[in-house]
Amino acid sequence: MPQLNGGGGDDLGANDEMISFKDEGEQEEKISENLSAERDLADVKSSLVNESETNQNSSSDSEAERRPPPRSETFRDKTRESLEEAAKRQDGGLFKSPPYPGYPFIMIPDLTSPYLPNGSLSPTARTYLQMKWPLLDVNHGSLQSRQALKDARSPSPAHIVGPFCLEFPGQSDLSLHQFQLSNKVPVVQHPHHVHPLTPLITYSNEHFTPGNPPPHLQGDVDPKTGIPRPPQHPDISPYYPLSPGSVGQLPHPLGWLVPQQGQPVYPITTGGFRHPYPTALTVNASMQSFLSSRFPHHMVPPHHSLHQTGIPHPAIVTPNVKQESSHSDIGLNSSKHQDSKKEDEKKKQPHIKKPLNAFMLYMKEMRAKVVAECTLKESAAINQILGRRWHALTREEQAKYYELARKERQLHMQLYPGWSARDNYAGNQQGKKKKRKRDKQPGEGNEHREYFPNPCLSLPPITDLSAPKKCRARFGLDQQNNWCGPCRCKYPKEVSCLVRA
DNA sequence: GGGCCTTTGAAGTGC
DNA sequence: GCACTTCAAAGGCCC
Repeated sequence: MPQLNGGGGDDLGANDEMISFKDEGEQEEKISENLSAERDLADVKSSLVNESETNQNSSSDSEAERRPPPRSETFRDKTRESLEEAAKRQDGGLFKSPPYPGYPFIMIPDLTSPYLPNGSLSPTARTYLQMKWPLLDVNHGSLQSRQALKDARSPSPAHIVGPFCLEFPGQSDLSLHQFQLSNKVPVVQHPHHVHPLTPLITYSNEHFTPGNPPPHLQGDVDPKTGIPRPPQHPDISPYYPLSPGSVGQLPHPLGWLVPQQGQPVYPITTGGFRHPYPTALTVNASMQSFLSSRFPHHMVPPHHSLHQTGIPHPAIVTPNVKQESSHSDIGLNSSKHQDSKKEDEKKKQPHIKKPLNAFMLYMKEMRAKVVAECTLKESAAINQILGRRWHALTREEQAKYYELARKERQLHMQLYPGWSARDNYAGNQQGKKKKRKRDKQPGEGNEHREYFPNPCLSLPPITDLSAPKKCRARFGLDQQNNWCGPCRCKYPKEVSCLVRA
């Protein structure tokens, strides 16, 4: 990972397993030890983000809050100071948002069991949660919530992580903020709708706006269409932004542990589940045992990794559509009939996607925000912005995503013990074309980073013609004047490139 | 319809 | 062990 801190970034990336959240004090000590280096890193990082972006982001409180503390008298830092002040003013001092608003989820050191046999939170988990969330009423959320959980008419998601309730003073109607391990699930939930002690964890900040009432309190309106949503089935959580037609739009892998409330959670491809799932998809013994011991039987997903509703883990993409073509191919080509059963079964295996890495999780979370801020739609450009913002994150902020990614990988490993990233390689997948190898040239890759200090709007023209980049994706054909020379030359229509080249 | 683009990180591959 | 490759997500664009 091309971190700019001279090795620190690699620590986060490759050695994220080393990150320990069991003792935050210790971590903070390390942080303070590395403060100077951190500042340098932040300085270098911030150099990647230009002032105009900072200015633009002044409209975004969360973005401002996420910035590392100011350390110099630069214009940018002054801007950040004012942004932070503005942010403080906005919350009125009553609500102190999480250190990283984009990460309002709770990370449990031991995912498998934050509880003691008696049902209370383990000291470790309690301490951890208390440290992580000073306002978190851990005790309140332990036994009581578990008891309440039994009384809840409809089980709620994220039981896996245990019941946690956050109480935010001064927000009576939002007294219970529940978090869910899904980045598309509203976080703020009304206690009248879901049991107040129902645990929900999320790593999305899109719905976590402490100062605003939850969307459903403003009327159940589809944020995209603006059209009021039809009332959902009482057994289905109204907080899942799902209409019956949008089944399967909640992608978080842990969400499969949500057997009832969020029934239509994961992508159900056309064709349903015609094919049996491979053994690799079975929940291993420990996981099954854990689930069985933690949750009522009906909530524990069956061994084939589909819970009762038949909703698979989001990492599973049943290759039904592709299989159809494969099958037709088989029908057309009798030679394929001679393939061994093994290969046939291989084809039938659903596509288990790789667990998302830290940056992917960050992208998923922040994409919408960037799209809204920058009014961009093209993912290539958005990803560039997100890449820069990722680098602008503090080490601590990044660490949160690394930790989440680690949890994802852990869960993925437990869900699919036999799975390997190799399985998804094009060479191992029949009928899937191997991606064309990108002929990356030396020096190609981040060249434009220096030339596009503003990741959102009014991107300056390329000044370095030696940077061979794909500008088409960024600017489009109608803005070829912003293309770099080499990119222009790839499109001979643009005569000027010949001159410039 | 499918590949490309773009980003970072994890994991696999080859030497 | 290192360098390189592939794949995760996303959606517009292009052939």
